[in-house]
Amino acid sequence: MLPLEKNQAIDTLEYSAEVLKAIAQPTRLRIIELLRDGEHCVCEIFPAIGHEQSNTSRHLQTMLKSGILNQRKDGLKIYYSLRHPEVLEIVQLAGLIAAHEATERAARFAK
Amino acid sequence: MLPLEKNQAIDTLEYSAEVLKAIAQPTRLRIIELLRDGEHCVCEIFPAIGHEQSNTSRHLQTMLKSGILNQRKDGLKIYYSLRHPEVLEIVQLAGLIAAHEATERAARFAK
DNA sequence: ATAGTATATGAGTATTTAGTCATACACAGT
DNA sequence: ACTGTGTATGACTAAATACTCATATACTAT
Repeated sequence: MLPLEKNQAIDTLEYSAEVLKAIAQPTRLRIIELLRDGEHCVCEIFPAIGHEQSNTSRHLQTMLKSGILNQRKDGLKIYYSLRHPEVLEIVQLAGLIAAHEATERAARFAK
Repeated sequence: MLPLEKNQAIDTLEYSAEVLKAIAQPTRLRIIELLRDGEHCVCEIFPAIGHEQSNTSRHLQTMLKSGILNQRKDGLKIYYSLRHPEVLEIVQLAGLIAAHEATERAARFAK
């Protein structure tokens, strides 16, 4: 998210869209799932999700700027954690919809 | 969402991301809000949101393909409606996060 | 100071996205 | 058949996205 000074007129709609966009990506969903059990540093995350360190760092920055992550520096390492439990609820709801659609399509395919 | 035949191996993660991406856009959020009170045709939606008919139609197609909308044809008009109540829950949760972030930033700015 | 480790970021690329304008398509009424 | 209305879509553009490689930055330990 951009600095406040440049975006004082940004409305809740745009803000909500930015938050959702920060979640709506497979790699970032994987990271969110990883963070479900608490904070992790980049060095733990990027091997776990099978992406480059730089790519992982960028995704974390995206989520950090959107406001859905916290950052904690400890020496060399930087630990990220989920800032809002609502994010997990959103992921869960999206999973419900996805599962429902998947079974519907499977049924349609079987006909 | 792409036709099933070409995507049998698509996993829930990708599916969830697609659903969330279909929601995570300001214009589409406006449309979703409009559909909160029931089905509307394109001819009602595009003047309400202040976008072109073609643009509105494209957004509706995006959401339809992702599986979050229903479509009902009635003569010339095509009515769209929300297919999953969970979509409204997701929008509400995103709004909570956005509101929280907005007040945090306002406070930080006031310091 | 030097070397090593963890993270962020500049620069580049390929793809996707949101939008526009013009046009095609589908259905209704005459 | 013709006209009009509602919707979808082809073609295009500008901007954003996800990714890579290389490099810079920040901190630690020796």
